[in-house]
Amino acid sequence: MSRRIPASTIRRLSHYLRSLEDIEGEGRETVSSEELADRGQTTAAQVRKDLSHFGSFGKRGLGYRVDELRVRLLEILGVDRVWKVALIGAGRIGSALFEYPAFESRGYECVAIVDADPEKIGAMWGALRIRPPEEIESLIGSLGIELFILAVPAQAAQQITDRAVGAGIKGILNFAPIRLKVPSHVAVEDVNLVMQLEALSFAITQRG
Amino acid sequence: MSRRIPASTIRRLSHYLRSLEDIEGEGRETVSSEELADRGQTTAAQVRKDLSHFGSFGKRGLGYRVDELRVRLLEILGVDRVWKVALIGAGRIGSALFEYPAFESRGYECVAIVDADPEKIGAMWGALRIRPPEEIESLIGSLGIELFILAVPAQAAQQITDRAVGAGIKGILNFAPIRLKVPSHVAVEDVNLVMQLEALSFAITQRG
DNA sequence: TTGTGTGAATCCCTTCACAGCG
DNA sequence: CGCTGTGAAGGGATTCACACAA
Repeated sequence: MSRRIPASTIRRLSHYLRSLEDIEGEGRETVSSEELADRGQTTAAQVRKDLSHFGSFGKRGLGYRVDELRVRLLEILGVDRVWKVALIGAGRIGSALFEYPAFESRGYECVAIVDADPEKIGAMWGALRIRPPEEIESLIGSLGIELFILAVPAQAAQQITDRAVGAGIKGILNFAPIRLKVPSHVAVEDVNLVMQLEALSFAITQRG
Repeated sequence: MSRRIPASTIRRLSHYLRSLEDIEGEGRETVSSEELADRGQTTAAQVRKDLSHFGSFGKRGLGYRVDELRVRLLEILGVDRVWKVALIGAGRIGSALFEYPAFESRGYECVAIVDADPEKIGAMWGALRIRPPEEIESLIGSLGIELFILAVPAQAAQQITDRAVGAGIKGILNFAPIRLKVPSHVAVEDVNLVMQLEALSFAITQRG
């Protein structure tokens, strides 16, 4: 249970979890580090090392029990429970995310939608009414919101973040193309599609 | 122009480019590695090391000329020209991406939209008509498409990828939650929002 | 004097190799 | 015998520190 787990390890743990779900769907009961590695574009030693940071779940000579390891990974990643999420920004990105089925399948539940556009405030998305930004603090407090999905223009992002942090938000999935300033106890993940496109054009350009 | 540039360096180069655009907007003419570092959550030594892989653009005692370095970064990242992009999948994600202004600002031009849904085929999005999947090869050939934005269900993704690769596609921005199999000369970037949410819940869970 | 460019040192992640348990 | 768990080795990225150019 040591601290300081690198981000690359966490990404791999997510992969292992998805692989385990596939394997379980195939009716298998055990799996080796080697098979997990094959499905995740890594090595057997890496799988064992990754898991060893959190305990020893395998049986020597046998491998890992699929259901057992899956449950442990859910716990480790913190997705063995429901996370209350607010969607900030009811534009096109927000709309796409709102209906993204993968979120709910991992226990991320959208309980509030906020937008600054007077024409959108009050409209219903499914069972949720779009709220104005002034209500951010009260929504976080009354609904127990821990995560923000921030899909607003760059110039509004920091201000909203400051208010969310003040109201006790714990993590932000940030779609705005700026680096949010937050205290160290708040987690931020940036989604930056332009950067990923640039990684593609770089890779293609470099090899001629 | 050495080979083997790590992905982390490329991400930082993208940051530097955005910072330079901001700085240029402020009317500044030169910038130091230290200021670039402050804006990008890294260190001055890292900035200099990153840039040194591609040449020496700075002046000792003075710093970097903003416009000069910006142009060099555009070249390095391969965004000093227009990239023809096809959007595969006209669902919610596709719709959000289609209107995402940041793409065009970096020279990524969507020249084709493809969807398998008979109800969508033939519909117009802006000036583009939605095409059926059968036309993938001919669209790539006739329009000079180099990049795919792949926003289709997981079970369709590999098959479409195989056909695109056969028709000469060079890079894929993949939203499907599977690991695409492609030959080594094709670049793939995965967008995986569930994984990023899991990184958030992990970070929050681990610090109690 | 200032701030780059870069070898050297350091740090951290990955891989190796094998002891040891089932 | 098979496969995990792990200390040790290896490799690659970051940081340091300073020579040197403007």
